[in-house]
Amino acid sequence: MEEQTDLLAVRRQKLDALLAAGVSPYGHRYDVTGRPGEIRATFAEGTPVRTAGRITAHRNMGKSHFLDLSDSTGRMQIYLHAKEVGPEAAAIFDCLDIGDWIGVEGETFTTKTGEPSIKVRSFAVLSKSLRPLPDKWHGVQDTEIKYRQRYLDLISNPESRGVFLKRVAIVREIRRFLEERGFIEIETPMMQQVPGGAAAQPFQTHHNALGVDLFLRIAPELYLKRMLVGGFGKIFELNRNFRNEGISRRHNPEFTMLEAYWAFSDFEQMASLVEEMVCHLAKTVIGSFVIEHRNAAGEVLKSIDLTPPWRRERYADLIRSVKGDWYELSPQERRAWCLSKGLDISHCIADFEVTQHVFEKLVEEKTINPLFVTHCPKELVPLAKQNTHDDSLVDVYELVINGQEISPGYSELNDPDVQRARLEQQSGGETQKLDEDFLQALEYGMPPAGGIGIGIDRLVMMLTGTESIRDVILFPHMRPRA
RNA sequence: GGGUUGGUAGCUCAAUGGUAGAGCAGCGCCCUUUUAAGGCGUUGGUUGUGGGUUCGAGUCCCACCCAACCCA
Repeated sequence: MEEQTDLLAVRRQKLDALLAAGVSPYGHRYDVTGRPGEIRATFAEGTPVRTAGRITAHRNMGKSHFLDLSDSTGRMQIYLHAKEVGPEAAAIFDCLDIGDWIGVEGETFTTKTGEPSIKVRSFAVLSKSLRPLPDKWHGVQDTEIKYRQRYLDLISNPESRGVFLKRVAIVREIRRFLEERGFIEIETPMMQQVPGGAAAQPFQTHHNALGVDLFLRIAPELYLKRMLVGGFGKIFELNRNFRNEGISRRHNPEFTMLEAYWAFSDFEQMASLVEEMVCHLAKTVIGSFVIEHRNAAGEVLKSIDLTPPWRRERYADLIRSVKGDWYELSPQERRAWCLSKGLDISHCIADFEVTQHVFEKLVEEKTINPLFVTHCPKELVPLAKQNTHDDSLVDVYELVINGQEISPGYSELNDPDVQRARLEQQSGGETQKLDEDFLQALEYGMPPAGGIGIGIDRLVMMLTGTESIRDVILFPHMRPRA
């Protein structure tokens, strides 16, 4: 072969050489007895096998070659020798590169270094790769490449692959957990005429045939409550929401949310359900109640202990644990105390916002192990049901883990008149439309119910020890490349 | 939106204002059980983009683009 140094041109030359030899560089169906990681996991000496994978390593010993075939299941070493495959096949082999997909047929054996391997008798070129892969040892480190070209991250970084496989398992186990308890999964509109159920900026789109503007949903809540009205008493939806807001370490414009509703239940029973569910996930997917978050050097930064039972504390008690006489202080004294502690409360207008800021900075951000915060002031959660004993409080919990809100739970408001008043108050007299269809549904009667929401991305972050939402979303949104 | 840090070979990273380098990958040669295989040799660069300062800029200055982190 003519000496050629351009990486892409070299591969093009090999492609042409394959074609000249009458070999299709882009193959067809190749039946296998197992995928690389499966064959390695169920390895049995002296078995005929067929498998296929991407060449991710090549150790050339002269006439014998060791290659790693890899895919999402893992890797399997193959051993290839001219004596075994014949001279014609050996010539074709010379046209292969790291990155190519091949299928192999042969027999399993163990090398003298103890590596489970396949002695190749024949192989097929399944797809010629025309671009070089990232560094075999360091993988992809550049965050921009990791996120924009996730496939390269998945090929070369096993730990990244592991996070996404865990995400798959978490979602599957959530569905299994809820279905075993009689909840059914339903699908409600993602395009809504009135985006409700949360306070957030929606994405807008347009339906041409109807000539109406539509919004991508910011929450499925109001449709799920219509289902409660319709008599579906144990339901959940696990799917995407869209919020037209900033992008950060914890925010992606589209994110996955679980909402579940349980007729005749309340927030306390929902808290127990969530506790049981997250413990189930930790046990089955992670294999431990203790989750360790490590830095790049592998040092344990913090560990989260999910061992039940989880703490349940009233909001006011948590505030008192920070400042015992907080509720005896005047608003001016509270502000002065915050300033003395270095808290920036310039954006807090109402007094309850000052208290909430204290909660966020001095309770929530410092809470690593699970904590259900209950009996929150009603100003914080205007759409929840008021407590029967104290109408300044609402019957909700906020689950805090790893310094963040992971899940809110409600005793859902089912009084249509109160709901209307709250929504009107929330819209602040603006021209924002109320979801009249939803309010009408409530007038037909919605059973009392408990409801929960769980941000799946943040849950996966917590369970996998990752610190950025981009590490648990396969294709996070990025600014267009220049 | 503000601040900090970064962008150099396909990848991972070096380089006091003074000749742009290494490892891996690639290419050539040797090697019949290697595994970050090894040995010898070798190719590869518009240093994110555009200006400026300077005898001389990857390095200093300005603007812009992209990213990460912190703040709002």
